[in-house]
Amino acid sequence: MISQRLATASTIPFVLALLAEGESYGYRLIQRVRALSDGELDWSEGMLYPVLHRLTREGLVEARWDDEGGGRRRRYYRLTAEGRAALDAERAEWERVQHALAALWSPRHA
Amino acid sequence: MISQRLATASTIPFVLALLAEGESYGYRLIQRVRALSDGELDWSEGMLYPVLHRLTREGLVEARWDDEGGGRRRRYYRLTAEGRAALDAERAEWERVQHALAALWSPRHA
DNA sequence: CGCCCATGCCTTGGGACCCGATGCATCGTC
DNA sequence: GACGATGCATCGGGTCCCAAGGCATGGGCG
Repeated sequence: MISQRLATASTIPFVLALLAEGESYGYRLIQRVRALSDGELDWSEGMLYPVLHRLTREGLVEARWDDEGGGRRRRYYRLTAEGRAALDAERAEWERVQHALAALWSPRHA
Repeated sequence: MISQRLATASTIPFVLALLAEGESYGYRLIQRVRALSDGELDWSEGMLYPVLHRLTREGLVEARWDDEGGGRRRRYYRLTAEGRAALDAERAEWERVQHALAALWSPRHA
């Protein structure tokens, strides 16, 4: 299982990257990330839903209800243009940190 | 500047990896990580010192005072065997997350 | 000699945020 | 008709970080 700290930090990039593939909804995102990580990441609902609400409030995603005949309601989310830009920024940050860590992990200095 | 969330998550691996190069002390670690990241990571003392204390309490690092003639005291830290193992575990986790993120960032599915 | 900055460690108050539990509702299965 | 899966949401407790401040020494500068 991935440590709490790292799981938390990676939540936003995962959510943004998953939504970049097309709109989705909370419960599905939880399953997708669990499958993607071979079970190493197991998001709780109490963590994810507030995150989705915050992203909506910040304008990075847009939400719509799918009532579809009165059955189980789903709330679909999709990236906004701003969200796409945030995803690119997140990716750049991750790559910078990863680069710095990789340099330490493979020491090469005199 | 690296986002707060990512900076927080990367603190432990950075500290462990820096100490794997040899013993060091708080103030120096702050400077080292700032240089390593081209200023993108700028640790505060109020963040780092509690982290070092926690790592000590958990047995991942050991601390010794360097009083050296009554001048400015320094508290040197160095990795324990347990800390070395924790570093390897951290690295494995980061690589797993990075791998999963990379797969999303470069979509390749049908 | 007096001042300030850099070095060096530490603690505290406030606030952000996550987790586990819980609630509510529908649908399929046994 | 009971239970689990699906699906959304909120709440209380706890963890942990940040900004700020405190304390102490040594060196540069006028």
